Amino acid sequence: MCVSLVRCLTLLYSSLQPRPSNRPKPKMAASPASAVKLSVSRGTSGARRRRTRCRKCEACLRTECGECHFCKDMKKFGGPGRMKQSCIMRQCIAPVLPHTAVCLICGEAGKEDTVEDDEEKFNLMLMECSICNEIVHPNCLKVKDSGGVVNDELPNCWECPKCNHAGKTGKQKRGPGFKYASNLPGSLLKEPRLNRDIKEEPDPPSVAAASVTALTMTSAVKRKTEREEIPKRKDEEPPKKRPPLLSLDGTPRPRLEDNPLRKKRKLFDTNDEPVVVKKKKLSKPDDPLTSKLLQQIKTENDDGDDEDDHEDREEEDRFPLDRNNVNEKKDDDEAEQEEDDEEEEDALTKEKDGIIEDKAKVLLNPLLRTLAARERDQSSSNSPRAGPSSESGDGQEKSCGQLKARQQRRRFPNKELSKEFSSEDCVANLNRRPLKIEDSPANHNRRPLKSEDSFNNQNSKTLRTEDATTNQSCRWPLNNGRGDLGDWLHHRGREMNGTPREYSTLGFNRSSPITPICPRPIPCRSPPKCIQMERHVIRPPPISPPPDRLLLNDGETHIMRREVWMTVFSHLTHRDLCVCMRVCRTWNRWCCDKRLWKHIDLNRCKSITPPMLSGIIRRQPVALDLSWTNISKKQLSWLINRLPGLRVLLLSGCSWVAVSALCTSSCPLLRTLDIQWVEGLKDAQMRDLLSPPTDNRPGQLDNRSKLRNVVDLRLTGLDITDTSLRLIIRYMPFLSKLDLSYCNHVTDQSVNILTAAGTTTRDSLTDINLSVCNRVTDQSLTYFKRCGSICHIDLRYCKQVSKEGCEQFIAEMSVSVQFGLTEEKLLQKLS
DNA sequence: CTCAACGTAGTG
DNA sequence: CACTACGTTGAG
Ligand SMILES: [Zn+2]
Ligand SMILES: [Zn+2]
Ligand SMILES: [Zn+2]
Ligand SMILES: [Zn+2]
Repeated sequence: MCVSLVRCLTLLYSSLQPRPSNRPKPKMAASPASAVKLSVSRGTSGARRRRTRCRKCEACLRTECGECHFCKDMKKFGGPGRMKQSCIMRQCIAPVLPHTAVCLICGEAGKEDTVEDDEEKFNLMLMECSICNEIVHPNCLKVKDSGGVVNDELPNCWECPKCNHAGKTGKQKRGPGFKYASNLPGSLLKEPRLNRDIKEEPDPPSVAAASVTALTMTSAVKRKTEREEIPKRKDEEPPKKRPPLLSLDGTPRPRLEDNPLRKKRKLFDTNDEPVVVKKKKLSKPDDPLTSKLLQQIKTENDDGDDEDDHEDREEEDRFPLDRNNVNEKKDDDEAEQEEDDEEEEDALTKEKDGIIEDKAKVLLNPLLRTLAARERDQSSSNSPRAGPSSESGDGQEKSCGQLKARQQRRRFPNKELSKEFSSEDCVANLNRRPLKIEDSPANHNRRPLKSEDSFNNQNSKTLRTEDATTNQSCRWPLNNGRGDLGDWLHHRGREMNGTPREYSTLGFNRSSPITPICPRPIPCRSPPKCIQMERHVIRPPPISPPPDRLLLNDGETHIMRREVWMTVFSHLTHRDLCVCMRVCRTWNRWCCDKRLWKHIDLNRCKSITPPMLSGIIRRQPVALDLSWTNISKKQLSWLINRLPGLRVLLLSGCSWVAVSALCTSSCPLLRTLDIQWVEGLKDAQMRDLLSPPTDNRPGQLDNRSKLRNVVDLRLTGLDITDTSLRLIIRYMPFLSKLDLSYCNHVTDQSVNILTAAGTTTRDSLTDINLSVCNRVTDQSLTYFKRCGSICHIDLRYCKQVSKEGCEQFIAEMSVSVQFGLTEEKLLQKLS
């Protein structure tokens, strides 16, 4: 109290002080009144300590991007320095209590480092109540009664037993340490409500409480009900069976929100939905969700809650941040860290525990059992860490008890999710889309669209079966993003089986002009709602290095070292990797290796959920295929801003609204951009996309486009004219591959522009695709003779291009370079 | 002390 | 509600 009083006084005092009159604007941020308010609001419980960056997470370790909204404001980047906000790319994922924080009761700092046992650690660490703001050692609380509800979203954050009992929701207050979307630059969040696309998501009700996230107890009645239900289900059936959770919600509609991740992250949830689980209750048996913490941390008694706890475990992840740190500090229990990954994976694969296991066995029989057994043990012990992945449950699952837990966990949230993910939907989507043309690099040339679709369909169907059995999606909700990815992968997984097809997808999707007349593909925009991603917190990957060897039950380590395993894993499809991730913590950890996820393919994934997004972020892919998805602008902005290393981005068939995220978010290393068949993308939009940021600030003249490093640009099916081509030439000096197939406005003049003297494209162009461009004639071929590096000219299905013209081109070029006709009107340089 | 940036008052 | 601005806290 004293402290708070002092603070109030301080505030008052300061507010009364005359202000420096520097500010350009007379606005007063803090008026005396406001100061008072502040103190009052905090009054009951004392002021909340401001959190500070952890300095360890991926975000904290980054350098300032220099391009985001806040960076631009910084003086060092030429801005006025008024906003004083952290670079968006560096927004800490796990803000910690200040080092100076001490226990309100004993006055001492956190002492978790002094013990090894997780439970002990928990009792000795400082926990900040998101409701009353008090910071205490759980051990110092007299009443250990019911225990508090741990918020895994934030390190050292819970709802203390007092508040918990009092039934306070704490909703009103925003949880500590979280920035709301409002803190982010508008560009990130805004979605222009333009046309059609917009609707993607009904705005979610504000999520008022970030802090709430998990509350088990929270006031929300809904949640409670849900919870109750959930537990039952869990108990009753193994995850698989559950029918789509939808029923539970009562809301049949598939919301994005539903995604598995949700549990943990309320952030995303917009609606009231019962996100329930973010937090883990420590000791309440009631909650089905009770988080892992209980088990792991078990501050109090695990006993009663076991079942619930298990479910909750998934949550471990959330908590994880702290845990991880702890672990790191320690020796690192391999297992714990691994959990994170596992969790994610779980999300992907969870549901099917049984199935998964089987699969895993199939894949790797020999080792599994032992390993699995072993790891389970390990994992169980570790629990308290806060893993980056929220899915938490996975790791724990390993142990026997955990297994149960998994099953239980899975259930709840997912209902909706399951639907969304259901393969059915996917299939439906696929069918709708007429054209998609992705070819594998090999196909480069074109392959009939249909084939792919059918392919996908098949896959999805297969998947479906699984789902039906397992209801994966349902469970997943809890999982972290990875889980999401997993789900999606599972669905379409079959596709990949065995083959690295993904790569192909990413590789070149050159559209194939199979049917010259093809109508523009209809993008399938699913109705999904977006989620408020801003609030989504992504847990950083475990800091400690992954274990080098598998620990066997007998205490020995497996002969194969990690790198050897990695070689094996590198031959698996993403789907199978997700399966493997469920085997044990170690595998979980290994399978999440970035090297295995350089390319993430969500092509045609019906709905992109927040969990998926976070799963993507965690894997930091180099290539990302979001073609034909209904991703929203907000989501894409969020992603791009967190994928600084992204080099390949495929957005075919997405809406312009979504694609416009590229106008505001920078993707410095982007080399390949696929925006084929983007509805509404015309010259004006191309201008927005290519034009350098209009920077009003003096001194920061940057005439370079954000897309200046693009080498491979795919514009199939866009209604763009020479106006856009001029911009492309101007702003993409390294452009090597350009796909303008199905661009009806492209003419010989366009080619003339592209190959004109003085343009960089003239010499940088190696591949040009003008197939099905009916206005292009033999004249264009003469222009191409000016290109110094041209290797591949695709003029197939160009009605006005003659075979003779091509032959003449070959003849004339033969002096310097040998060209051949790979196919009719398809000129290829012969090496 | 300086620098970063948290969290919210205030604005439109 | 989205967004700006800024006092103030926290790290070093
Ligand atoms: Zn920045
Ligand atoms: Zn951090
Ligand atoms: Zn204490
Ligand atoms: Zn409290």
